[in-house]
Amino acid sequence: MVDAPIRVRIAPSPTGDPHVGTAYIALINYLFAQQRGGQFILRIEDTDRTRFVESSEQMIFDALHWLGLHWQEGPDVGGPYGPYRQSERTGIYRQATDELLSRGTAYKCFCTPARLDEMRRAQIAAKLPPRYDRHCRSLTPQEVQQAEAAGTPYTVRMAVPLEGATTFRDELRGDITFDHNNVDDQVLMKSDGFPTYHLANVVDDHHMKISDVIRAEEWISSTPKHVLLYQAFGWQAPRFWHMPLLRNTDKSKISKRKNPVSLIYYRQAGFLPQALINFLGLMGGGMPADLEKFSLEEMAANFQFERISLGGPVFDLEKLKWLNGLYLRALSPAQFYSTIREGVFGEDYLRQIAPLVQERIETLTQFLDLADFFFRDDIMPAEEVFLPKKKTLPETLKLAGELLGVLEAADWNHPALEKALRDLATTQNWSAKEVFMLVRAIVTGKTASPPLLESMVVFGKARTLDRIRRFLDFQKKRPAKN
RNA sequence: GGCGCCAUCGUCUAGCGGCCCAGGACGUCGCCCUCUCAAGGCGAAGAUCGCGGGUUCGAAUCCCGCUGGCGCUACCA
Repeated sequence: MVDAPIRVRIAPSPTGDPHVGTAYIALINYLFAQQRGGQFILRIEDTDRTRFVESSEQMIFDALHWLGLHWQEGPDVGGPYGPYRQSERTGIYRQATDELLSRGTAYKCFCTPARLDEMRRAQIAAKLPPRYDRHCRSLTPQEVQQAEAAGTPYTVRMAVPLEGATTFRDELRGDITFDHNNVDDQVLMKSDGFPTYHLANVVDDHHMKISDVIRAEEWISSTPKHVLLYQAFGWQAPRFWHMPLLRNTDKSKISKRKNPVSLIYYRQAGFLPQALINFLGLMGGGMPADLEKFSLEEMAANFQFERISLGGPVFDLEKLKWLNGLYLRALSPAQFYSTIREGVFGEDYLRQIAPLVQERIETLTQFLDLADFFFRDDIMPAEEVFLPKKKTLPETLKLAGELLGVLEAADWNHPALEKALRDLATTQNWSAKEVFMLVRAIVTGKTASPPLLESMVVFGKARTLDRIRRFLDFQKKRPAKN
């Protein structure tokens, strides 16, 4: 293992927009591979078909490439250890599961979701840690056969040793120990035949010869399960490096509720990839303290893993903006022009906006009077604009809060958006008209605009959500009048 | 609740036993430059190094306890 070639990987799930946390971990993995002459691999972890989003995978590829992070092996470029999409590897997991089953380090569990639910509730009520009670672990072979013959759906769980403890080394923190009492009999294979993260991850990392697992801190508590799995298979475990989690201003794990986390947002909002990647490089230390502005190449040359600081860094937009300004000013006039031309006034973008205003203007220069909100950053409606006549301010802000979740969950096209907004109106007892007007105010800053839904589709989900978030934020901080 | 991780200015961080009554950057404020605004230059405010005990001639730095924050606690990753 010591002299095994360096191979690292990033393993995002295609469940929505590419996440800034994914970019952060990708960056660290990329730097690691660069510095040690290793391979950087991209693997798509699409085993959760309930959260799967079709368009997500391509967006992940695009966003990472936009940032300049390129991989040597992956679903799009191939490689010797493919396929690199977990949904195409189910046979491998099936085989791995059978092996565990035959070794007795895993067992079939026929418990219904209802029973598990009830069990958990009882445990919580009794102030016990919610954990699987290992009911099916003691099933006799005949009982298992019977249940199977009856066609009872089952999951496969890992048989965690009843005693002892597992210690593993985190390369950034040292040894970490978990008592087996505190390790749950994790589900490895779901009843739909797809593996859970834990199984797929360990199996793939082994088969893909991953030498170092560099991932976010949230995985520390499941690492003992992974180590136990490597042992159950008789495999050598990789090294583990757990990076600190990016945080919201309130120190909680960075979330779309409180921050723009979509890489699509940063691109559309006019951030340069060099600035974002530079900023990410500032998070959690790693670079010499006297360097503030640096390129990806400079990071590869100077980043030191021993310098990483473990406190979760707050993702502070203010500093990102400052950095972005630095990069913008460093552009030559020609570069700046083409950057603006493509980034703000992109051909495709203008082409979509034009028809929305065409029938509403009398001279060409009125174009911006109507379409300004597509290009501006500082849209913030006044109370006279966003507050419906028959609603109070608190009622309105509450609805705006709901808006965030509703639109987050919606598919970004006209019919889906219309339905989402109308449904929201119904459930909240608002008129559709009032809801549409509120959204119009937040998105466009005005009471009169090009058609709202079409505009939102063109404007994009990431920026629309950001506008709502900023609106909410602004209203919350605004001193209450009266 | 249980388990685990973490803890230096509002934020990102430097510091790895004496050079620190803690340095840099963002943000904030002031001054200069200037037709304006930025940018740029200069300067200021801002951290009893979470708290309490040790160890040591000496601790932000090592140890212990506490507190706090965060994460995990799903047939999500």
